[in-house]
Amino acid sequence: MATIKEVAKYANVSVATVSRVINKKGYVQKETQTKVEEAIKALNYRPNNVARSLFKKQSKMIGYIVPDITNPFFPQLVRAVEDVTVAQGYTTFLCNSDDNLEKELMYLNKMAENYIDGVIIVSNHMNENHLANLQIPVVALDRVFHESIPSVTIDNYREAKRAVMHLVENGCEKIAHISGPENIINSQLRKKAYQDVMMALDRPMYISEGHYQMKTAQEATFRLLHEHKDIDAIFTGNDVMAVGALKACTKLGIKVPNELQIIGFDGIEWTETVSPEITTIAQPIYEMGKKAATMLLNRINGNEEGQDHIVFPTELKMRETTKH
Amino acid sequence: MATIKEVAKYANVSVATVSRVINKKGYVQKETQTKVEEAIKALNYRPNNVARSLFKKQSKMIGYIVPDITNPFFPQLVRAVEDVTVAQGYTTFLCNSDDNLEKELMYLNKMAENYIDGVIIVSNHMNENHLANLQIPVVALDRVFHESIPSVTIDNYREAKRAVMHLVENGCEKIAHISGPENIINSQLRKKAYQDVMMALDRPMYISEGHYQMKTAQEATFRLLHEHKDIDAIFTGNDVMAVGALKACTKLGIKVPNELQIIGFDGIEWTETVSPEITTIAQPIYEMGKKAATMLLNRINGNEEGQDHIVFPTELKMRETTKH
DNA sequence: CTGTTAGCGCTTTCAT
DNA sequence: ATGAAAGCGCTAACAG
Repeated sequence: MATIKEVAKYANVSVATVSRVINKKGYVQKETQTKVEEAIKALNYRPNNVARSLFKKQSKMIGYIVPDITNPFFPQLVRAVEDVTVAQGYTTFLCNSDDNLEKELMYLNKMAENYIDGVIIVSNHMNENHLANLQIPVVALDRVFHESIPSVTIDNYREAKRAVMHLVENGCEKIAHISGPENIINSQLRKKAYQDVMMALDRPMYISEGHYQMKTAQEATFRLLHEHKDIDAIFTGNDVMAVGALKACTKLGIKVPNELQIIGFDGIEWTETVSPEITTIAQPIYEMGKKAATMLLNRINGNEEGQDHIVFPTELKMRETTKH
Repeated sequence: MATIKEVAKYANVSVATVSRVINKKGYVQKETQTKVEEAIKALNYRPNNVARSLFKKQSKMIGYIVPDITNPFFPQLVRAVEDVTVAQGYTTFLCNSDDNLEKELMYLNKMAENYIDGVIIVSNHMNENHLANLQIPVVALDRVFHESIPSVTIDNYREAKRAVMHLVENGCEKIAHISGPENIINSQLRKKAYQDVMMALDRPMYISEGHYQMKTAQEATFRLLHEHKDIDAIFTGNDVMAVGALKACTKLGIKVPNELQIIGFDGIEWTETVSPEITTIAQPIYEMGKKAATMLLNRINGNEEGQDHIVFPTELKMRETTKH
């Protein structure tokens, strides 16, 4: 790799001049510019971003921490973020936290050590204290950390209510819920929405924990249907579990949606790969990622309009596991 | 962020000494070491990796280029790579190329500019010439670029033959193939395997292009079954398309596997989310990622045992879309 | 318009 | 065992 010095020597100018032409900053005569450009080409020179970062204390890189890249919810988010940041000359850095606070903190440190310009975080454990020492702009995705940290979310409670109400309006009488992990706030909100609706309508509740996973949800469904054969609808805390519930029904020979209706939550692609396709509350995943990235870039560039807490609307995708 | 200088001043030693203790390199008295450690703690100091990279010309970061992170094949790979590299103190850098050579090259450049220590590439377009100027160690995943570039792959041709033979052994007579894109070598190999087996057995061929996508494969299946009602088996070029084929059958009311058998290729999770679960040729995705990462790390550390071309065996996962 | 120079934060000889 | 100093490649005053 050629350095700026070598280019300067080759073009018979100073390094400052070379710097000026590569950054298109400051005056430089047409003629010398051409000379420099030729030198750059001849030497196949590319500016070294490490040296640049060291000086500028910023790297043109943005980080991205997610709990589990194998969760089909995330790739789309990642994609969205990449699409907007790359367009502005940033490179993204993806990290997997295993939903583990220590790893999240470790990565945050690594990022700080590398002058990462900003970071988007999806985390179930982080709060504002963890971010306090950090100098880096952050935006929270999928969950609110604290008033002071901008976020992009949906209203889990309200939208979950909508899911349950869809079942109610479809005439379901015995509605069950497969819930997500206890320690994940969004999963709790969705559960609470179910409980509140059932309570208000004076309906019986049937809840079983499915850990946000397909297999576990399948087992939870078996248990539920074994104990209560008259259950005629299931609201699952996410789409992955809806797939599990559907599989359970298929295995038990229960006709969906005629004998039992299912509605999921999230809007991931899995809902469209299975038959029947799963009705779900779809988050505008791509849009949310885009918005988060835009807000982050705004904060990085000092525009304070990156301070908000954006709550996106969802869309009820009526598909084949519920009647219309 | 505190710097090494501040730590030195605080501890009343030189920066050299501080450097020695943070790197555990060179002699330093127990006593001074303690002093320095206390200073580090007091100032909450973390070494700046950018400065370090600039000097060492390496960053402890490794890059990862994939065509499309939303393809369910990749997250697992990413995970595997992360698992081994993080354990060795590396941070990984994920990039999405959109299966587009220009973007791949752009990222490669960015990586070089950041003193990335090595890169794992999954690409359908890259060849050794693109990598020639690059000083960075590379390992190719999923495809062989060139003899000189270490790779981790499977034998697409042989394993695809195995898939087709499974159908033949199951008594299928009219076997169709939904093929992947023309310009992807692996997809061509899988198609050729199908053709060669059919040729050898003197069977008729039914081929339709499914572009590696679910929707397209579904349509391809409709076309195929419309024209040839007696098709009793389909081998698809990947699992995503197997899901599409299965959906088509479900919609047409064709019983799988009784009236028609399906076998996919890859071993992604989707094959287990649908009902019936799809029989497939499973690549040891996680293992392949791990191996690639290990080879890369070896090359980075100058161990020449990172030079090989590893071909992994696959596993025929007999599930519910074929008879046993 | 162009060149000289200090310094970003760190590591590593080379002295002592 | 420790410190002084050069330098990694770049940018941005500051001179001229």
